[in-house]
Amino acid sequence: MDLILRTHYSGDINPEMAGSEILLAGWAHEIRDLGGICFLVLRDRKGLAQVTLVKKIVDTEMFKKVRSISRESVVQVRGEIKSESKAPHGFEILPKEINVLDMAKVPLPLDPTEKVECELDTRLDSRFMDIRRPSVLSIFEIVSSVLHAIRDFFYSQNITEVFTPKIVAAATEGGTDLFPISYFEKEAFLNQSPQLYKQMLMAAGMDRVFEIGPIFRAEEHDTRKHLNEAISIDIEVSFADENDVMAMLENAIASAYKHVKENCQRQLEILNLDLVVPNIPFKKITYTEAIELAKNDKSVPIQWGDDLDTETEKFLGGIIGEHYFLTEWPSSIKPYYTLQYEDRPKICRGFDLMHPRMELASGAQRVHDLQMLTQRIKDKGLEPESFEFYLDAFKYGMPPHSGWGLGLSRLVMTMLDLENIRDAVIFPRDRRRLVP
RNA sequence: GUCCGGAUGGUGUAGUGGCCUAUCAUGAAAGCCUGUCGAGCUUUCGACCCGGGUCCGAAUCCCGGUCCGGGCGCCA
Repeated sequence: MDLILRTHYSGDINPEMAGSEILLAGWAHEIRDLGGICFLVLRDRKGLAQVTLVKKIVDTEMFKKVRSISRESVVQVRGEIKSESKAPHGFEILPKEINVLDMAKVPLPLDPTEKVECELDTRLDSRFMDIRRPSVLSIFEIVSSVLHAIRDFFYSQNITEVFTPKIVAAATEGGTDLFPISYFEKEAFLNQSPQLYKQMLMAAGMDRVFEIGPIFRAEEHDTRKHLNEAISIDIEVSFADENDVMAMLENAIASAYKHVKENCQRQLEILNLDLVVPNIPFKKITYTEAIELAKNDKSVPIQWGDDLDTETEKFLGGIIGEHYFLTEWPSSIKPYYTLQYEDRPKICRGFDLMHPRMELASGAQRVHDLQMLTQRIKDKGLEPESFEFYLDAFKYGMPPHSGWGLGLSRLVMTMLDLENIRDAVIFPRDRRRLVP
């Protein structure tokens, strides 16, 4: 679609286009006034373009106007491309017309040219300005590319995209860590996972579904890898076991890396990253093996049946050094809907996908037998009555099924080696931040 | 939640009892400059989180608060 205010982006221009007249629109990234010559660097989402004004040649009014433009003002430039070895990227724009569409106030809340460092908190307070910084914009363009790749992968596997409700009734999964909201005359909650709804769609015969959407967790955690609102990439597949969906998961991850490497070269360059596509299949390590490994190292002993603490996660990540699956977890620390091994009920067919830095996804072969599921709910100290809408779906023919949920921002964070998950979310929601 | 650390111009920082009329960079304002590309040069502007206390004297020490960062916990 052609837009009236722009014919090209900065990044689309090359010296071979010399002589053609174009229309650029963007922000005044920098204005360098050397006296007899003045450079206006225009920035748009694809890069920078130098607009060169020679005092003797251009209109006096235009020269004066450019010198008075404040940084980050929105400008539109009509001009001719000139091949010029002295200019960045070998070209410059000789302007015929410059319009200031909106003048930016001074001072700026942070420096979009990235010359001066800025703390994350300051950046998040002025996120709109922060995203003008090319490296920050690159991250979010890569997030989009990851989603594109994963959606493509799902569609190639004939998986149907669905949406499930984010506003749910009380006590669906215990209730302690859900955000309560007011819903007309009723109390409601923000859903912490599409889990139960995905499973109900297996009973509906949708066969394989995926959902990419927000999840909400009311835990008061305060770390660099947790948020209270996150985007979860979830799938559920009928007539599949945990190994089938683990294969889908590693393929989804690998295709995301590949797609980013092939389609986001400019962004990766800005971020100074040499992306390495992980090899699949990923290693599989059982929980029991992991505990044995950790026992050799740990100062504080870890016991079979404990959930893995941060120290153990880091230790395992350090010795394994790449993505891996943790399988065969104790049934006691996995949710009620995780299927136990028939011959060894102490362990179950749940798995976690780990990156050396942190957990990225978890999934399982699900319980599809109503009686067993009801018992498991009771065993976990929960009330089957609260799950009636869910359990009903298991009464009239539920196929065996498996699935997983993957944290989008954690995937991006580990892919791009970001220090804080907030760097991978445009407007993050954490224990303290509700604005912007 | 808990432990540790921190809060200084718009932004990022130096300064741990008097040498602070507070450092440096960036920025902003004015001026010089025809090839900058983190341009350069000259002049100027702009800050000690809030409240209480100790002291002749507090950005600096103490107490309380607020906010921020890091570790851990929590994360069916």
